[in-house]
Order: sequence, then structure tokens, then C-alpha cells
Amino acid sequence: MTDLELEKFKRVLNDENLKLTPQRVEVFREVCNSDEHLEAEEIYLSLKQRKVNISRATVYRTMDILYQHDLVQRMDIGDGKWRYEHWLDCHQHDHLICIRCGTIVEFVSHQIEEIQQDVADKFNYKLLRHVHQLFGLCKQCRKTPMSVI
Amino acid sequence: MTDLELEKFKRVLNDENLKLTPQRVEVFREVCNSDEHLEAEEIYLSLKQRKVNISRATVYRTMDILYQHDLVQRMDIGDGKWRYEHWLDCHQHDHLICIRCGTIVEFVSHQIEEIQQDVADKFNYKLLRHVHQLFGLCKQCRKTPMSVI
DNA sequence: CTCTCATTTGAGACTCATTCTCAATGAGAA
DNA sequence: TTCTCATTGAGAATGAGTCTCAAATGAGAG
Repeated sequence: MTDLELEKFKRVLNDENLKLTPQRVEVFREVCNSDEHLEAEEIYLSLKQRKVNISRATVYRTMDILYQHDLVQRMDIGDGKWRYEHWLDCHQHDHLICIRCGTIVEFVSHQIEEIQQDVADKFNYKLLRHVHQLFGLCKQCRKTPMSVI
Repeated sequence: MTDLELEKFKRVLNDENLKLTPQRVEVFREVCNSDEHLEAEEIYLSLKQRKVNISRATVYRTMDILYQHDLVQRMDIGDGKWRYEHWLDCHQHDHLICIRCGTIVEFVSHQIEEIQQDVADKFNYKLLRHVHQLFGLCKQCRKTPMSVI
């Protein structure tokens, strides 16, 4: 977690009249220091392993604040769980997901972004955000026959 | 529900050694006769209203068969519920969703499809399916000030 | 048409991610 | 340091979806 990140978090808490608590800082640190797409439960368990005992409720509540204020990004790959990734200084990107091993690759296409905007314009929608996920088999997994699953 | 649709369903059931039961037919009919993006619970309630009492479990089980065999399409807009739409003779399309009123518009872009394929190729993934959703405000809702929510 | 039996159904228990409740604690303004 | 609300933790509650199991039933065999 960089100073910049912490500062930004403090500013958000301050602007929203929320308190800077050790629990909130630890949860934010956990997400900042990982490059994975983390589930709330994983964050909870990582903290626990580091002897930082914070309740699940607080983890969920903090992730909500972080998400609502754009300090983290979240995604849902259809299994009913949110996955979070740190987001500061990151540009928008989309995901390519291996349905067998779960590997997630990030991609960016300005061309697609332009077309998305055109589509929204065409239907008179004000475009606010999007979800774009490609599901398939990664290099490794496409080699292994399906029967091995 | 067209004869063609029913035939296709019968063929699937037959191929999979599944039985043709009145419950399965009624659930399939319900989806075929709607142009909405239906939740399982909505299907259950619509049937109930028509005095067709089928248990939730059977609705869920039938939707699963239909989805697994490509007789319906399903989508998840991030609220933890699957929404189903009938699919026969339909080409692939994506969705533009109003975050205020929930209106869903379908769109197709061959250009985006090509780029998606290029992205998958680039990372050596075998592309199997994708999720592409644009979230925004529809023509009506962008007029109304946010404070009205 | 009847028999047989594996499949299917319904009712309700269960799962699991997430949210809620509420008493106890703590941040931070004065 | 005091005061006051926001925050926390523990566990209950929620809700979509799945599972269990006894009873019912489709459909092939005779």
C-alpha cells in the first residue's frame, strides 16, 4: 500500500464522515498488496493468517466503502461471489477467464470502447460502466483433453 | 411455444434419456411465450398464477436442463440471480441495461465479436463464450434528476 | 393394457455469500 | 478528558439456489 493510496483512502473517509479505523486500514492494505482478484472470504482469511482478526462483517463493509468510492474494482464471474482488485492508477480493463483453471488475464481494447459508446448513443443510453468477460480455455488447458476434468 | 421448439425440446430429452413430463413442458412453454429476461422465481409465480402448480425445485431443475442444452440463454447482471430468455433461432446478442428502471435492450456488433476473437487469439485462449453488458441510463431515466431516486 | 422400475416430483431442509442486529467499544471533536 | 456517535464483532437472518427422500409417474417390456 503506497502513501498515495492511503492518502486517497483517508480523503474518502474524511469526505464521507467515516472514521479511520485500524480495521479499515488493514483491509485496504490487504487488497492493495495483492495482484489477485480476491474474494471477501480470501481477504478475511489472509488477514486472519497474519493474526489480524477482523470480522467478516467488517471486511464486507469495508469492501463496500472501497468499491463505492472507486478505490477498488469488483467483478462477478457468475459464481455468486464478488472478486475485488485494487484499482488506483489503473486504467479500465476487461477480463479473459479460463473456465478450467480460473486464470484471469486482463485486456484493453480502445476500439471496443469506442463501439460500446456508439451502441449506447444509438439507443440513447448514457453509458456509465460495462462488464466484458471472455470465457475460454487458456494455452495450458486447451492442450489437456476434456476427459481429464 | 412453436411446434419446432417443442420438437427440439423432445429431442433433447430423448437424447439424454430424460422423461417428457407435463411439468417440464409447462416450464418450457412459460419461457418460450415471454420476451422478458425472466428470473426462476418469476417463472414459478407466472405458472402459479395460471394455476399450474410446479415446485420451485422443478422450475430450477428444468431451467438447468434447458440451459445446458442451449434451449435458453441466461444472464447475470450482478444481483445474484440468473435471468433466462428463450433462445431458439436467436443469434447471439449482448445487453444494454438501464441501472435505474431495469430496461434491457439487446444489441449485436459483429465488429466487437471480431475483436474479441483477436484478443483471445492474442493470449492463446480458445474462446468459448462471453458476457458483454453495458450499464447506463435509458432515454427516459437520464431526463429525471438523480435526486428523485 | 398392465407391470415394472428407474426417473421425476414436491416439500422442506440445507448451503453459502452476504447483510443485518444490537450491545459493547472506540475515534476524534471540543 | 469527556462526550457522542460511528464502528465493531458475534451470531442471527436473508435469499437464491441445491439437495434429500418418500411418493408418484413415464414409458418400455410383455
